Amino acid sequence: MKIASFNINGIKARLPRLLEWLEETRPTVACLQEIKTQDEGFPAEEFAKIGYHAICHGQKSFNGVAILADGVQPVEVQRGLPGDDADEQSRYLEADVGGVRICNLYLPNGNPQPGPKFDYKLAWMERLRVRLAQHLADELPCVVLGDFNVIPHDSDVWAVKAMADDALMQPQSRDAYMRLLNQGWTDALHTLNPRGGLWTYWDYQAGAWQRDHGFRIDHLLLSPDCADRLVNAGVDKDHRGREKASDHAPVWVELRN
DNA sequence: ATGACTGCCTCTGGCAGA
Repeated sequence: MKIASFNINGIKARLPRLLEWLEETRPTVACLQEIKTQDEGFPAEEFAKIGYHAICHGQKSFNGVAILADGVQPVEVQRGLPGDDADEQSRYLEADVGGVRICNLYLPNGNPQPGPKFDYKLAWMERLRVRLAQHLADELPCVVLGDFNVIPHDSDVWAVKAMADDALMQPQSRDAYMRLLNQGWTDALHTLNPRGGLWTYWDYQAGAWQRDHGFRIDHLLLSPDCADRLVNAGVDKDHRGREKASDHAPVWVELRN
């Protein structure tokens, strides 16, 4: 099965490109981030027309995540990240599909840092660590994927200097990401491409795409069971270069059935 | 170089993104 993640930066603006990507690459499961719409505005019928069933955790204007599955209904397990009742941002959705627990996340950006947004990011990562520790303890076959808004290594960014003050690569952000991995998760893209230089995001500004000024912030983490089934992982880079593209490219992992 | 673009809702300019 092929499990993919795509930060689409607005489902209304991106719908034609998104449907095109689904039909061309046909992932078994597709996790979306930054749908930027409420549940009422989610175009479930458009996905149904091409054979995808969906669940959605939306929010007006900002954030918002969804899980699509080819030919089956994703069984919703958790809507919103537990651990803070005051948190109203729609950034987490968890479902079972085909015997695999799918944890779709849109981790807070955290800029500017230092400040309350960075504090929120770090607190959110700690809540995530608690949630995912339980899944490992339960030995769930599990894939945790989405826009992590963390550049894990210096080799994951086109220019370290250009991003040095950014929340995406602060030591605290990286430490929190590594604490997560050290629980026992496998970073699929890093494992298959340890030298780095593989980007998943290119800014709209300053000709970043044309100059290949990108970085890797969209990640696919595999539980030990799923890591044993890892066949391949990659980035659908060409989709970033199309008309009216998202600023992220889709990422995917293929697991043996 | 305090630059650059895009999407959203709409106080069509201000905010957010990364």
